[in-house]
Amino acid sequence: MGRGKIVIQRIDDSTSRQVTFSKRRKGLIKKAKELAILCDAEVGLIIFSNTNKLYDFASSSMKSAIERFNKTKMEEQQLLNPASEVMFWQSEATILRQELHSLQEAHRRQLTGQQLNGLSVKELNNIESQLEMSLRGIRMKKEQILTNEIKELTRKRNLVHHENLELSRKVQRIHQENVELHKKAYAVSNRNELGVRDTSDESHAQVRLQLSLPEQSHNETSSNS
Amino acid sequence: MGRGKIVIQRIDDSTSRQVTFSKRRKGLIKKAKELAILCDAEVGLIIFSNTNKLYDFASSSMKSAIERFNKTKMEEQQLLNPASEVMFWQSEATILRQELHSLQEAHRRQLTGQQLNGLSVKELNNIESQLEMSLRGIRMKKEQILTNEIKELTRKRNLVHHENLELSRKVQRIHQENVELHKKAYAVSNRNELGVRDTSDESHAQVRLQLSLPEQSHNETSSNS
DNA sequence: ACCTATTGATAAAT
DNA sequence: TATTTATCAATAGGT
Repeated sequence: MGRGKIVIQRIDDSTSRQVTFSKRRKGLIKKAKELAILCDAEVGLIIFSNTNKLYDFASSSMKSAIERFNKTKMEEQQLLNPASEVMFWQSEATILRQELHSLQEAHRRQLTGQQLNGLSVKELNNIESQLEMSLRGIRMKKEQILTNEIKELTRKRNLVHHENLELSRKVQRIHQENVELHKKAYAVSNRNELGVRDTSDESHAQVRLQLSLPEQSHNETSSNS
Repeated sequence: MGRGKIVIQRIDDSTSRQVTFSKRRKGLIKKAKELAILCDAEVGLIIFSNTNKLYDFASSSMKSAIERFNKTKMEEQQLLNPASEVMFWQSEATILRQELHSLQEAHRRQLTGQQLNGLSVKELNNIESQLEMSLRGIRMKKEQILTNEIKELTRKRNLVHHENLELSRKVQRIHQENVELHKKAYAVSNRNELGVRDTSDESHAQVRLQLSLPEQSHNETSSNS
């Protein structure tokens, strides 16, 4: 249909190619429309020129056409090869995941400096709670270790405290002996005119003060490591 | 182009419609092919008959055409309405996430009873590491609290230990006084025939034994809380 | 972008 | 569904 016949092969002349593209593209889209209307068909047509410009037509919507196409193709695939069904789903999931990832990346880049809005947080929470289950094991282990450390330290602290009390008792006991010896020494020195300094009151007071400290060690005071 | 002109509207007669569909579909696909070859264009054509049968043509592959279409449309959207860009990406992400989720669900159902294969774990790890970043804040806070508790307990333990040492020194000091008083008392009793029991060796040994305990409290022994 | 000779597509009949 | 054929539509090449 034209002044002369043409062979169907790439048109070398750039200008001719462009002209032919315009004419035929228009014709193709017109015929696609006509087919959709005349025959009650769903048609989707995508055309990219060699200059990367997009022209498209869809009788309902391209989204609908593509989804229906994918659905149909999937079903075909399923019927064709049910054994490799899993592999098919895997590859589909991988593709979707990649798209999802790039979308999230782009989104994140766009949100730079902006606060994370409620929707994103909500969506993340869903995945987060799923993953938290996985992470819980590790966290529990970690916490258990730390808790054990605390327990152990508490135990040692109590041990030391106990020793402290024992020593305090010993101090008292020795002090008691001291006092009694002192009395004897005093009685003897009185009889023999010997001058002995009485330190019992002072040392007794100091011991009582020290004994009370271990019980008060929960309070904040100066520290030494 | 035919024995008579026709108006472009749905063909009521089912048979005619089917016939026309066959002819025009063939013609449309032929012209799509020609356009792709002549003009070096990427063409994708999807046709669903009113009986839900799929016919399609793609110069390279439908996958390629659809992806290129989506990419181009996204870019157009971006240029068209940069203000609602974020919302666009969000809705796209939501759609993909839903698709991804349903795919994963289907996949999981198919894998019921089978072990989670390496790929799934690997894929989960990617998301997991992303979420770990979010969770890290909480975990760090928690650990910090526990660490502070440990530190505090350590501090108190040292405090008690220190007091313990102080008491030990006091025991020694008092013991020293005790010994000296004892010597005096002994000297006096010798001179005055008084019987005084000498307990210095025994008490001295006990004090030295108790003093060594605080330093050894790291070893595992019985506990009391 | 328009023109138009010519080819290609297809409606209707078989 | 395929073939035929008369007719119309699309378009190649020129302006």
